[in-house]
Amino acid sequence: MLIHVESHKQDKSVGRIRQQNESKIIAAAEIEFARHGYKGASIQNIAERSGLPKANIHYYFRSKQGLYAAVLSNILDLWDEVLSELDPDGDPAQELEAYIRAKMVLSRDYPLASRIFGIEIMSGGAHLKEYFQDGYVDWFKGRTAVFETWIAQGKMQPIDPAHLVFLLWSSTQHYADFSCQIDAALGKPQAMLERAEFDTATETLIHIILQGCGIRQP
Amino acid sequence: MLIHVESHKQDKSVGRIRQQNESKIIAAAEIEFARHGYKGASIQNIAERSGLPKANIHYYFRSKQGLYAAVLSNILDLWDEVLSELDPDGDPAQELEAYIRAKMVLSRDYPLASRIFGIEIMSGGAHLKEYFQDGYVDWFKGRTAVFETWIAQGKMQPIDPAHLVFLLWSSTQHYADFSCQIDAALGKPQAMLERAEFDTATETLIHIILQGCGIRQP
DNA sequence: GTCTATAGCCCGATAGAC
DNA sequence: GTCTATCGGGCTATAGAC
Repeated sequence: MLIHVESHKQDKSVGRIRQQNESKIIAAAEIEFARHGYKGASIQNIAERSGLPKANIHYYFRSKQGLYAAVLSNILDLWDEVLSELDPDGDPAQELEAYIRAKMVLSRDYPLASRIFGIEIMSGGAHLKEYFQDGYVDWFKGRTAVFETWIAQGKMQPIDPAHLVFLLWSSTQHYADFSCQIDAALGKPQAMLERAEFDTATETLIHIILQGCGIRQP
Repeated sequence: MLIHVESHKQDKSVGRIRQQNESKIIAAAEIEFARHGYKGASIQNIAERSGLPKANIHYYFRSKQGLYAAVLSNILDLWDEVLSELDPDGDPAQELEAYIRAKMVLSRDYPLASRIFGIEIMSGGAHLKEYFQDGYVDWFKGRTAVFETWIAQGKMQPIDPAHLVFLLWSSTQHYADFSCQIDAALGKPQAMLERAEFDTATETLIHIILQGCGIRQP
């Protein structure tokens, strides 16, 4: 409403700065929330990391909760955007392989998103209560329905669809969430897994899961 | 040294109380650390939950770090104790199946341990630096060696052993770590997964992984 | 819109009476 | 060994000058 009164010039300029600052804050917040969880993260550190004064964070996002909600919302949007649904009429082998590849790319390119979500769930998911409301059961049924179709058509063995979905999630997210343990186990000097290692992981998962479901023969 | 001067009666009594209180504190700390991570947990809440005054926690454990180290150490001891190594001379199918069952029982019976460790790793594992020192690479090589033996003997397909181990870890721990998401997806009213659901999950994982490695035929 | 200054609270840790 | 009382510091959030 108020914005309508202001000139276009001001709108653009102000909007641009706002968007830039909000992005800076969100980027800094993702690092802090991924490192310390919701309660452990501090607005002070987020402010220092973003290069903005502490009070500006309260100006752009009403509160710590508001900032965290924005970060979580970004993560859910990213996943909805990137992960397309499996096509019941498609070839199971191709569909599953493409899904595993897409999830592994997400783990490689957006590890912070995966970790923030993971820590939130492990901590009890108190901030995702709404997200996990009744609609979630139906959404999940949509995820498993594809496999029931394929099983009914004899395209794969009668694997429990829900637990297959959990396996797809857990095995792929592991490479984002537990990367510091993986690095330690493989003796990588620091931080991120090499691209080649990620590719090996992807191919290994595709092999075991597809063959394990009887979709590909040995 | 000082203890030797005191009477046996005092020793026993004091030792018993100390052990009881330490157990109470550790139990309360596990709940708080699993819910808020290291930085987010507060000694105050741990004290209230344990029914002891705040200062006693500093008396029994020197500091917050000391208490957290004790909790983490308990978790690592539990896993060393329960998870026996795979026998290279044993039957791969039986050995792998037994391992998956053992890890799923741990996820079911000690979900807090799994979550505390998981949150610590996801947060960067700063408090496990020593644990992940050079010895860890060798320990991990010991884990993967069994599979290399089996592959050389033609008992299983040439699966990358390291990524197979990661799959075993991720798929089983998921049921402890992400239980609140699993409950939401399956429409369980609250908290813990039913025993029957856990059994279904275990059998599904055994089926997919063993068949996926070419250890069991379809 | 931006930023300084500060209120009010909870934190980890300790001193010291019992 | 136990527990109260308290210190110093960092926290979220806001008031108000610019």
